[in-house]
Amino acid sequence: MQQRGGNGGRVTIAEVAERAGVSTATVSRVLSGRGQASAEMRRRVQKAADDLGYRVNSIARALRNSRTDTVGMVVPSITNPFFTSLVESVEHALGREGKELFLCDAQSDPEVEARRLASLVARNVDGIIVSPSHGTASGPAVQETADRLPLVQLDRFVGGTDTDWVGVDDIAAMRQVVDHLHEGGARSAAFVGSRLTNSSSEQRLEGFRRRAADLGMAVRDAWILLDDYTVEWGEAAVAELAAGSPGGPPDAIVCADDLIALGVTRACRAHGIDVPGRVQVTGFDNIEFARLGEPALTTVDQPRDRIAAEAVRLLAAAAEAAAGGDAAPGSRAHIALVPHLVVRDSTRAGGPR
Amino acid sequence: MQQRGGNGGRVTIAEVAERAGVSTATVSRVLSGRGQASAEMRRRVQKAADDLGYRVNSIARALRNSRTDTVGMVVPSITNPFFTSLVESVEHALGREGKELFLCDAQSDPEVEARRLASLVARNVDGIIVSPSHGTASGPAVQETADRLPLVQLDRFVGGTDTDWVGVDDIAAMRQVVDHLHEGGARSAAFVGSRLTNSSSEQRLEGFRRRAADLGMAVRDAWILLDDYTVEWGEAAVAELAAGSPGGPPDAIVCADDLIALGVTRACRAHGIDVPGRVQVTGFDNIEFARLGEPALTTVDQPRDRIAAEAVRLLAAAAEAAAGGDAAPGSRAHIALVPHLVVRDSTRAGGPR
DNA sequence: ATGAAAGCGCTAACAA
DNA sequence: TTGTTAGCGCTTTCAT
Repeated sequence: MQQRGGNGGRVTIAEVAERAGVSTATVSRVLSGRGQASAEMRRRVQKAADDLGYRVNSIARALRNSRTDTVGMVVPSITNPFFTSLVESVEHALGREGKELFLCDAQSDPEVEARRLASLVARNVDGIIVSPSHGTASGPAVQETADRLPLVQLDRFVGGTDTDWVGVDDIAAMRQVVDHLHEGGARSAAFVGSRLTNSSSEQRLEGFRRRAADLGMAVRDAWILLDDYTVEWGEAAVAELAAGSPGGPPDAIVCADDLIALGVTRACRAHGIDVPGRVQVTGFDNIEFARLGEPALTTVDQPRDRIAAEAVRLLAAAAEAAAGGDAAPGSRAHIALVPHLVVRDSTRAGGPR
Repeated sequence: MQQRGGNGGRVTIAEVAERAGVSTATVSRVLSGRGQASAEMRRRVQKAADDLGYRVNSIARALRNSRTDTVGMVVPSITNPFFTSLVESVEHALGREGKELFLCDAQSDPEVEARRLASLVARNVDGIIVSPSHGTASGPAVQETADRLPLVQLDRFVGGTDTDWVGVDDIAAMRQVVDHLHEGGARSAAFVGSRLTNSSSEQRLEGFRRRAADLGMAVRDAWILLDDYTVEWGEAAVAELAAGSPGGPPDAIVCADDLIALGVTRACRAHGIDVPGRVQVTGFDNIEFARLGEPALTTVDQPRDRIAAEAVRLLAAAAEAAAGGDAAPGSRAHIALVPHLVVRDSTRAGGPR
């Protein structure tokens, strides 16, 4: 119908103004609900806008306001169920503030990640939530972005950066895991994780080692297996473990995430290793599929909603500080929430039977 | 450092121009790579930009160009692995065109979906890819959006709309499924799907019914169970099936997606029903977890990359047509790709044994 | 209460 | 080749 400019025929505020016989200023005031306007004006403007099918052009609005009401989020992989559920939580938390989410997938590649971050900056998002792909390589891009915009790191934390962070206390979590396994009778244990390229992995291994040592559990070097956060790696690790353990496998296999644990339990089944009878297995994250494993996985539940809420809160605070003209970066917050253990069937709850 | 306006201290093209001692037009030409500029100019401008840490403000650029190089995508649920992998495919296809993806989750709710679509329009995305949440309720919002922007429906199709569509031929897919089960010895079958609120569900049931009838397989009304695309529903359905089948369960259970099938196989295990010995089970989509079922699922593999590529192609074509000033909507394309069966362990390949 | 007008940062005619 | 300038659609002083 309305054909104008290179605009694809979109109705502008000027057209609404003309039809209503008022100025563009009045239309803006009425439609954005700011400022005063008589009831009569409101009615007329509203009608004209409805008749024309007017929709605000948020690009123009963003340029004028230098605010987009949009938060960018970058995750290592959108196909990892843990991150998708985290995204969901963040989206809900943002929705409560009337903000929207611009989601980017970094494909677990720091270079792609850097491009995504740059693009989010160019788009003037109000803030950025990022779960860095790599424990060191992600550093420069993350820091550079944080220098320009409010930014909070989620779940994982990159070395060499100075930004807000929200995640779980991996050390405390692993302590619960190892204690539980020990109660279930485990006196030796293996750890299957990802290469130490991100903080989660490092911290979880560290927490595992520390508590296992405390309890005097046997942990051989050959039982620390690091590669990838994938089901395939979990499966392969069991083969390595079986091959590399002359005296038989350890009593327990602690996995750095649920995908790995799912692979581990699957391979155990294939190798005829009874879980939890012969070997106890634990995961981490409590993704939806964790309960679907055979047996259902004992794992660590991450308080996603809480993590998301805290992140959004920090972002809002940072935005406010920036708007207040605080050139100096305020102090940073590192918020570690303590997750809880979800006991299912892949461990021997309540001691040996 | 640079503090200016309400801009958060971002460097503008004017500042770069000043530092380089040239006009803003020259800076624009150099940095966007369009138009001519001497080597000397390019050097000077580039240096000034680098020194200042200039980054283009894509909001301003978008307002000027009325193009954002961004495509919006709306999926029913970001936690459904099928959609996330579809998103990944779309992102890759878009990346090849230098475009980015703005992803929205409709939470399987047509109202949320309508809001997302409106927001994408407001943001001036160049086009929209949507997998509608509901077979009828999604109609008005989708059509209204399609009237304003290039839009293609993916996977699912809403009744009462006139837009491009790319997906799979569900009828042909189901034919393959039923044939395979029949070869495996099945003479009766149940169907577990979602309430008939979307085209996939409808089509798949229709395809199932038709082929089962062709082959003379028994299909009782009590064996058509419709609720949700969830694992939980798959589990519940088995209980209903067991309770409601005096003469014993059917020889096969055809599921409308892999999540349901995963629930079904799990419940069968719990009920001591051997799969595929007593009952054969099939899924649909071939999500990553399909092979992790116990037994691994026979399912229908959707050609995601192909679907994504076609969608992006259609969008580009529509954008071009729109730019060419074609006010009249061109003819619509409905592209149905034929998926192929992936045979794993939940069915009896090659006839009864 | 309403309107006129400036300007957010960028690009593309058009001039020089 | 380079510069001047208008203007994308919106919001917001500042007058009236």
